[in-house]
Amino acid sequence: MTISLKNQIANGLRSRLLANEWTPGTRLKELSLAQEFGVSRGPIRDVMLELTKEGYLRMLPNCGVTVAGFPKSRARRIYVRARQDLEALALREGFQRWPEEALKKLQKHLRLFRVAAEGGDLAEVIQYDLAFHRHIIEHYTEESLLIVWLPLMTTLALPYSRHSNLIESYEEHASIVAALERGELAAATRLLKAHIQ
Amino acid sequence: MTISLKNQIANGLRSRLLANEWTPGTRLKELSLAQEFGVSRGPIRDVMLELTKEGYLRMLPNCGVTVAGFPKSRARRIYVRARQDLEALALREGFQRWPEEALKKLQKHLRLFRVAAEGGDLAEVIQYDLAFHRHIIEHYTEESLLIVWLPLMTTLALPYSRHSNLIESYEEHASIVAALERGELAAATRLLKAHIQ
DNA sequence: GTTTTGTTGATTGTCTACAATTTAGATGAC
DNA sequence: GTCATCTAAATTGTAGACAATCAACAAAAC
Repeated sequence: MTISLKNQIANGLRSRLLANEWTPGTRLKELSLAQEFGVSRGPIRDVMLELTKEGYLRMLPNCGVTVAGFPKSRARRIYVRARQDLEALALREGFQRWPEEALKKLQKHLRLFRVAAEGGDLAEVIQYDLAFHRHIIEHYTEESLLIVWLPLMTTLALPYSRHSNLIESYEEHASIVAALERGELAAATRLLKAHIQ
Repeated sequence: MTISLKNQIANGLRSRLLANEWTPGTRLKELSLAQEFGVSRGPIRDVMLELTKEGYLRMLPNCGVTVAGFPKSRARRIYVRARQDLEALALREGFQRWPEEALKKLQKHLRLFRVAAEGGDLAEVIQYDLAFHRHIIEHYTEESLLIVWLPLMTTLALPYSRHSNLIESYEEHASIVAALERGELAAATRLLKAHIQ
């Protein structure tokens, strides 16, 4: 079971975009990226389209794609509440159906998170933070919340860069998992909501 | 100034998908669509990816795309509130900055809406309904709300098919515009929120 | 000196061909 | 008769080439 080429490229770029590798407005050229990843322009075009739809990039016809900024949004409050409610729903319902499976997944991501946080690698921490929350969303299998959640997450990505102390961010995630381990689902949900700001 | 080939195809498919031309689960094949639109598979792939990211289709690696259903979602409440707040924000702010321009645009869409509603064409009504709300969102130019709003709109598309009386739907939109014409922005916002359910 | 126009280079859009994978049907074993 | 395995067709994924479009610069007209 291997992860598809396209997803590998997409994950790599997402992480680098969230870590502000390029300043907003920078133009990304298909050929350059294709050469960098050692593939043809086809898969790169696919990924560009995906990341555009997720809010990372802006695409203009015949003018290529540019890196989108994360301006402080007047809609932020709306987005935060939607994300809080969505993740709370996914955690509550997903955990009631498969508690042991959900816990194992989260614990696994938490371990990776800690290693990254202790290593001090911002891009890696961002990646595992994203993966942690994404797993909560994806674990709720009754319906796909991903389609709305993904662009929400991108738009709210700014605070990642605010975490001067990566360990602090890790501990917030750890306290959520700890509450789940004690079987306190309501407390875990409350912690999760408070964590999303 | 011509609309791009890709967007033409995307718009055509969006309309047909909202009008339930295919039952959920139906597999769409790239080659068939390419022949139908008289293009190669390249542009079709782009459009498939777009519509997948907007929530119209589901895509599985190496297994093609299938038409997504609109199951009654437990997250519906969350989505409805986010859409209400987003459109209310866009209407309020957008109307304060360019009241005359905003009004002209909405009136134009309302006229098209009425013609379609009187003609009784469901697919066309859906298209203009979508365009009406999209213009509210796009008129707020300080930031793009579209990236989050678009998937929200798709996920909430179900009630469109409930409008047994298309005129009824038209009149809800008309009352919003009427309030704006009287300069009652707060009332218009309230009507808009009530309209989104 | 400013504006317009033409040309060149670079980049994206599209097409065709080929490789990899999956699906469906047929064949065989139990 | 049912299940597993294999084979062939169909479909998606990828690559490379060509066409169309855009941006920048230079040259000429006013």
